[in-house]
Amino acid sequence: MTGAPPIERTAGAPLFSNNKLSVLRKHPYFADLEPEAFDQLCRYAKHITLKRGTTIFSKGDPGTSLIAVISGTVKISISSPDGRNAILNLIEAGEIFGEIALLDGLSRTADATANTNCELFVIDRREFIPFVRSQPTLAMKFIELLCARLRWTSDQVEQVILQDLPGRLASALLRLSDKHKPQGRTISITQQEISEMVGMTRESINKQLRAWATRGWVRLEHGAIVVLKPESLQALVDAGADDGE
Amino acid sequence: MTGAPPIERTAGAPLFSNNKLSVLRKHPYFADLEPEAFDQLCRYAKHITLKRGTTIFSKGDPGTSLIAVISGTVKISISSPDGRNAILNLIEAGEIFGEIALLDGLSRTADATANTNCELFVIDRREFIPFVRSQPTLAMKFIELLCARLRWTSDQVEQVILQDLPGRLASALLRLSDKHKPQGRTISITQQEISEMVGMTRESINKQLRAWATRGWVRLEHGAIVVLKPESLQALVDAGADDGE
DNA sequence: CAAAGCCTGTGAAACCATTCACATCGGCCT
DNA sequence: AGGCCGATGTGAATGGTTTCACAGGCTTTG
Repeated sequence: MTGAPPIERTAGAPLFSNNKLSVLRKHPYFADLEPEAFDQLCRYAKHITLKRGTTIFSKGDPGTSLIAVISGTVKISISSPDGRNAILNLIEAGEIFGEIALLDGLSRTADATANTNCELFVIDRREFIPFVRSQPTLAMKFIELLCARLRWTSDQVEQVILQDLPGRLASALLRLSDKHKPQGRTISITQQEISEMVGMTRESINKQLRAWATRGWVRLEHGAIVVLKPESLQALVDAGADDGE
Repeated sequence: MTGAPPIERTAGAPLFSNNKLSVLRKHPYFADLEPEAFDQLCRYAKHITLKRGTTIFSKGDPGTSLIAVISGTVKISISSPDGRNAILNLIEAGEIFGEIALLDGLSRTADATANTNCELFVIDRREFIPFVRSQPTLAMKFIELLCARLRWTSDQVEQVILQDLPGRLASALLRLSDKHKPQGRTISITQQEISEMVGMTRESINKQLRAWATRGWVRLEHGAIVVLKPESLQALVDAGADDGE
């Protein structure tokens, strides 16, 4: 091993247009990476486009690649034998996913499907691992990424185990509206999807949302929710079990 | 595993007795680390002993250290404002914890308390980070560790969201008995503790365990549970919601 | 060795989320 | 426009968990 990866893609071949790369470049994980390292990273990538609903990988698959989202969103979910399924995360443009199986070489821990039409970069494990080894900065980046994921996931466990329905729903809404901050406080998501993120039925979610809507905390639109009083929701989360009545 | 690992302690400062170090040395995370690297790692460590019930750190603390358990077990948990609390993990001798806050420099994500009397090594962040940067092998080890943690935590989310009480309890028992494999299939844990790991009340847990006991799947002892038919429990988990009746 | 204190074992009632069964409302496609 | 389909809005019945209230058991400790 050791030494620079012997991939000679060099000469000419600008694989992707710069504006597409820039989406990734802007992301915190890559922003302060040296230009050559980033450049080399891109050489390992394949560019693909998918239609909404396409399966990217399934839980248990060998999983030998890291995937970056250029446009669209990807749904990370799991499902139980009896048909119930749960959404663990929604990956947006500029983010990456699939890093666990890439890094430890084991099987995928969840399903990934295109939640909208989307463009992806796919980076293969074979050439990638030696590259990470040779780039301490990149390795540290991945350590940070994994820590962030761990915090996100721990948070989820915490919410699910010790909050009741209103609490869980409130914190899900807050996390989502944080992510979409640039678009104002409008969250584009169906109630069905939220219910799967929170682990409760659509009906229950609907009733709770409706209760908050009459109280003026949120406004409900088609396939979207507008958070009007994040403070109230936050207070509810902090207070523990209590529906804020 | 009889013979003591031949640790070459190059002249000067033998910080800790070899038999204590060997507990760590045997653990997968350190087993194939170069002797000098491991040695240097130990120089950063402080050795402390704690009595059962002592708080090691609390959620939200600055968190600038990595901790290795030499003997005893440490409980990683969180609690909600209304008094409920949940056990996320039990760390045993030879394992390490607190790596998230160490690696990303942010606050602790949970509480840690001594679940029994225990001995710990504490490694400080200040000297540690540059060391990790300079040791690609160690960095890769941490990446593996983080991936393993992520898998563990994702599993927990999965169980909690899409399994019912019997399913959750069954998979908790299986995970625990896996960990304690050397001790046979006896799990030393109170029903109160399991209930907090699984996120349900002690009473419900007790009733389910008792039902399985009459069926011969487990045997209940004082402060311990013996898994007699792991296959049956596993089948129940795989089958999804269903109490195995 | 006796009291105190944590663990275990159980039953009845209260509660909350699910399930099921519809009705309505928007978009989107032809 | 007409029609379909996915998303939303509700109500009643069902069922699983929690709560509450105790009773033994085993261990530890003064």
